[in-house]
Amino acid sequence: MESSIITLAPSTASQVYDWLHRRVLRGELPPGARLSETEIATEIGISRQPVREAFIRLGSDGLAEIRPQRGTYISKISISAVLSARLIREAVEGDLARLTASLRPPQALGAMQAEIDLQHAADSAGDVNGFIESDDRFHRLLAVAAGHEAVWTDLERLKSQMNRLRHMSMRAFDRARTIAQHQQILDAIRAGDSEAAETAARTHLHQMLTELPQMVAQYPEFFTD
Amino acid sequence: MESSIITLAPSTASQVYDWLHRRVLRGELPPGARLSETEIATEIGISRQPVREAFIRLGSDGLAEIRPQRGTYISKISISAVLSARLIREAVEGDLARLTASLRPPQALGAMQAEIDLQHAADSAGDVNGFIESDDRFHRLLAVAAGHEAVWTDLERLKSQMNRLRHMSMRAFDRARTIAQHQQILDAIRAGDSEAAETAARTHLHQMLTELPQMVAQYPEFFTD
DNA sequence: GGCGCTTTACTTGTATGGAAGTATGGTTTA
DNA sequence: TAAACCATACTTCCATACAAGTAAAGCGCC
Repeated sequence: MESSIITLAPSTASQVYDWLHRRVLRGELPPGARLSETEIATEIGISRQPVREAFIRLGSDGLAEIRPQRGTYISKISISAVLSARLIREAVEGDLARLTASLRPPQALGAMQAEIDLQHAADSAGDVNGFIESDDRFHRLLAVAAGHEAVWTDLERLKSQMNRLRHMSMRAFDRARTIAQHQQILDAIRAGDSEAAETAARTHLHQMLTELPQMVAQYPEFFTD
Repeated sequence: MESSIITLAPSTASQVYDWLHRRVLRGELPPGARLSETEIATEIGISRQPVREAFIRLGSDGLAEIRPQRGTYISKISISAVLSARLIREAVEGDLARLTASLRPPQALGAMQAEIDLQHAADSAGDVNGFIESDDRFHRLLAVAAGHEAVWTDLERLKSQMNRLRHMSMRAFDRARTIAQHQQILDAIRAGDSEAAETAARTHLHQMLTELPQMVAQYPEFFTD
């Protein structure tokens, strides 16, 4: 709110946290992987304390599990947590789509269309990371368009569990279907059809996890519950 | 999942965190209050390190704000965050009520009625803390009854912002209204009326914040946004 | 009187040493 | 052979010292 002018150098602990957080969400650190304070500390040439504090923050996010005197491990993907995230996002984003269809703010809708165009490009280029990042922005814009940008802050926490999964399962077919569904949502909103917008949003979020059973079967050691 | 048999003594840092967390939610540590690592550490006779780690976890919860080299403060209540929490809970618990009305699991519904009875008792006794705790359990039971207990884990984070507010504003009138609305929700579920159950749940959650403007006017220094 | 520098007393951030607990592999013992 | 014991090498946890930055009070100067 106030100090957006000056940018102070982020602390060592924050940098380590950001680094680990990004690697976990991208699947570079797979579920079950072991982390070591001393190992990471010596690797990047700092003391154990900042690394330890980064672990604590990862633990609060539910992305790491600290077992006292035993070790720290990347959390496995909780199936029930993923399903809960889906249920919550279906309910909330369904409401947001309905709201947006009755408001139809021109600027936000244009930004959403721009993201869909970006998704076409990222899909053709095979840029999975870029695609998922644009996907995130699209859903965030839905909250903005509904006049509840702050809602996205809370949904983002839920997305992290789902994103780990999507980095594993995102294939060409899914990307094409995702883009088509995004367009469906936006078209319904543009038409001012609240009912259709809610249904499209709910359908989209529900089908996002159709591959979950296959992923569990293929990589059982990455999941729990 | 596995080690529920043996209970290991919680670490010093966890105990400090639990203590602070509880005090913040109850309003004993008001928004804007200043925290000091050294002060708390010497007060309870430990070193700064565990206290510091408790601060970090409070920061992840959004309940404290750590300003580097300046100090740590209890977060003010973000109005937009509270409104977001309400929107999310309306959408999600509306769906949960609808689901429960179609399932009608007898055991869970009995437990919900028992909580309502407890709320009557706590109300008569003027036990505000006990009332709010029973209120929490009632809403948690709604998730359990719908077969999605894990959803409550996520909703609990959102509740913390709202609970700080409720500890400030909870008066006799609100408690009576709350109990009546809980009963409405449960009755609609028992009747198997999904539509009425969803409406009752949404109405209840929406009206939970009717006193927000008054609270902001009365204690402006506790709020932000 | 009022502006500006300096000192001083704070704050959190990082490094390091040791304490306590855990797991593993080798050794001893029956 | 097999089971119990023990040494050892880990892990996270806590305490302590110091570093780096902030803020405010005090003092000198104009």
